[in-house]
Amino acid sequence: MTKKKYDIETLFKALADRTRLRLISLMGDSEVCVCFFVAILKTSQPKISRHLAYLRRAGIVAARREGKWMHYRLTEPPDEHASHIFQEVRALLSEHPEFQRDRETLLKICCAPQLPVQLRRAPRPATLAA
Amino acid sequence: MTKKKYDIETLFKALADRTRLRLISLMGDSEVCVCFFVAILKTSQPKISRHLAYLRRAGIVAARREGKWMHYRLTEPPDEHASHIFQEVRALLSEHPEFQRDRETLLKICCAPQLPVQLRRAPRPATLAA
DNA sequence: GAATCATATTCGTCTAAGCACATGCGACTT
DNA sequence: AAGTCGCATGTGCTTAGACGAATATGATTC
Repeated sequence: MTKKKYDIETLFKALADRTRLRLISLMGDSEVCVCFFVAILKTSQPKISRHLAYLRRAGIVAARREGKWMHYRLTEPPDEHASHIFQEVRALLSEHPEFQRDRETLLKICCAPQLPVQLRRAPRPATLAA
Repeated sequence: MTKKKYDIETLFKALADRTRLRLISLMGDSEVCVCFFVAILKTSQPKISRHLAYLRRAGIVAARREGKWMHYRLTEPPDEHASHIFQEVRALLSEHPEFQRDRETLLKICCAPQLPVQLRRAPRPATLAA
């Protein structure tokens, strides 16, 4: 069901930032906890948080709370055309070397026998943890 | 041949503006003269000109001079992934109602027996004129 | 209930970029 | 060569948004 007014422009604005593209790429496979973003992108937590908020306002991510932790995942934008483009973008990010590296880092971190000190008790990404 | 550094980010920045999306949509089929953009989008000539310059810097349009007139056309961005996305965007714009209207206006104007006063001697878009 | 942890938000600053208005430039016309 | 036409660019103003640093919030733990 295509919802109310959603401008493709909104989607492209959301995609027009490298940090946000990296976040999107990391969420490709699964729901990811904020603390992983911070660890992998090696940037400040407020910065990550703001960009996630931006993506949420743009209607392409959703959040779920689990105790102190917040998990973010990709969602379909509420417009048929935007949704199609977004699918393409996700596919391309997954092939793009620059973003692949982040995903490999994510895999390496959360599939390791034990998480690094920072992330002692952090909940691992959903699909990857299984 | 994929050229030097081209960031997908650059492409998305170029797409993150409604006026630019409308311009891209109008160039979908053919090379279009600046004066048509001005007539169809009903906005100031400097504004159009600036957005075209932006698109040129982003590597997705090229210009050709013909006497006093400038013709703009879409080009493939110099990156494989960006190019693919751009194709998708073009396809979607061509289906999107908001942008279809502009294209219909373009058709109506330049296929009419004679051009409006403003555009007396303007060269009609390439493919459409044939 | 106080401390702590994970995340969100506020504040101040800086830069990119949008716009309207005016002007500049190159090419044609006469 | 002077004027005009089509387009580009400079100026000044305004706003969105990116950032770091500090602080607030909400949930857990002790």
